[in-house]
Amino acid sequence: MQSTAAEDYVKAIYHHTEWQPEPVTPSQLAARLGLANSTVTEMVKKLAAAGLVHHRPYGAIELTREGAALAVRQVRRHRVVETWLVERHGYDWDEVHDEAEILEHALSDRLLDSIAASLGDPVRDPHGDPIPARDGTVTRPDAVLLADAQLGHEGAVVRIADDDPAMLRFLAESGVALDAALAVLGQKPYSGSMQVRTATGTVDLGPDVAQSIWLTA
Amino acid sequence: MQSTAAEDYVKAIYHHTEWQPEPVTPSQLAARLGLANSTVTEMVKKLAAAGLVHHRPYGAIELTREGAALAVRQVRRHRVVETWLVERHGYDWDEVHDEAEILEHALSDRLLDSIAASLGDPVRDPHGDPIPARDGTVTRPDAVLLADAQLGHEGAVVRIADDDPAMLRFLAESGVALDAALAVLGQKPYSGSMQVRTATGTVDLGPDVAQSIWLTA
DNA sequence: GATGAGATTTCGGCATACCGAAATCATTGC
DNA sequence: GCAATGATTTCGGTATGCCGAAATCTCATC
Ligand SMILES: [Mn+2]
Ligand SMILES: [Mn+2]
Ligand SMILES: [Mn+2]
Ligand SMILES: [Mn+2]
Repeated sequence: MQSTAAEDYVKAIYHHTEWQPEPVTPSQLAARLGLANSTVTEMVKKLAAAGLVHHRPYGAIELTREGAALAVRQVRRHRVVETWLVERHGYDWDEVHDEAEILEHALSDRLLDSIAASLGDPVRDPHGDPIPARDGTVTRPDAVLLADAQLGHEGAVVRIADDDPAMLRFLAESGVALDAALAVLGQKPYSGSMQVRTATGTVDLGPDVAQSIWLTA
Repeated sequence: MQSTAAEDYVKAIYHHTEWQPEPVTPSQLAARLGLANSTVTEMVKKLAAAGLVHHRPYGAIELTREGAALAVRQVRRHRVVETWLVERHGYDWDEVHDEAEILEHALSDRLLDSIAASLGDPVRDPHGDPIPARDGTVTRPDAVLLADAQLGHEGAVVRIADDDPAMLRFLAESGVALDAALAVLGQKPYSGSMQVRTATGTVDLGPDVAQSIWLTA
């Protein structure tokens, strides 16, 4: 069991617990992978048989040690490719995901490591996500979710969730980029939206966006 | 019909007529692709239904205009990738084939063209095979097969068939590389092997090898 | 402790791409 | 002309990964 499908499943499972640790359900996986629930149930059964996940029927889905290792390897590949596309081929940060999603399955370890080395073995991708090292080590920066930040909090952007290309384009235009300095000016109580100061002005960010940006503590 | 399987089939069909024009049979395709004859028959039927090949039962297999265009595109991708691996990632010319065979299906046109541009839009791959241009134009150099060369013929190596990695390694060690100057010293009548002078000495090359090397006229 | 809503799983089915064995065809030698 | 040979095709079958509909389970609520 080492198919591209298996690689994508363990990556999706890993993704779910990367920034906030909660167990994944089949329907969440199905939504993320764009598949029917029944498909996920069946595949999870196969992954369990292959020793990549723990799963009792109706229970949570969790990676085994082996599954986590495969996921980390795959996350490394994905993020190295994204970084390479931006750094060397002029892609914008909202354009890299789909290409990386395919390429991550097609590169040998040798080639991937050569690409990573040519980039100076980067430790984070264009969205601020940590790139696992060759040996599987992951160093996650301390970060505060913008939605949870205190009023008056000032910090640099450490990470932006890369799920929504349109949001990434909007943020780039609004002066919110990796390492940009932000300050939390205010929260509108019942709207859930936040007023934020950037280098160039102030923006109102809705709750979805506030759930997608992490700042230094 | 645009699967990686279809891409490999049209490429294999194209390959057969690239350096000497003879029609392909299902068994030859099966041998080259490492598949059963029956598999090839079935797939050729599907390719014909998709308009990529002409084929009457028991007849020859030929690419349609559309099939040839797909094949040329695929050949370009394969050879650009091979060149990139050698030029930028330290692969030897006998190591690139398998990696390119997979990668050729996973790169977008945008990325492939960016890679080609970063290499200066090369016109030949590490084995001397012509790299089709973005628009499908192919420029094949004039060349004489070593096996057909006159006694006393002198020329530079223009192309070496890349099918056999072991042979490529042997040739590299024998001083036969792209652009190396060779002279045909003699032919041993009934053995079919040829005596050839390289920059560093003389070598005896068997009939298989003599069928794999092309020289300037 | 029963009930019902919502999630999960099971089940029958489909598409692609492969295989080996059996049937069929084309051609060559007689 | 006819048979035998070797290539080609047909046929039944497999593996993977997907789907929708139906059955089943869990858990919160009463
Ligand atoms: Mn993927
Ligand atoms: Mn990313
Ligand atoms: Mn291929
Ligand atoms: Mn080549």
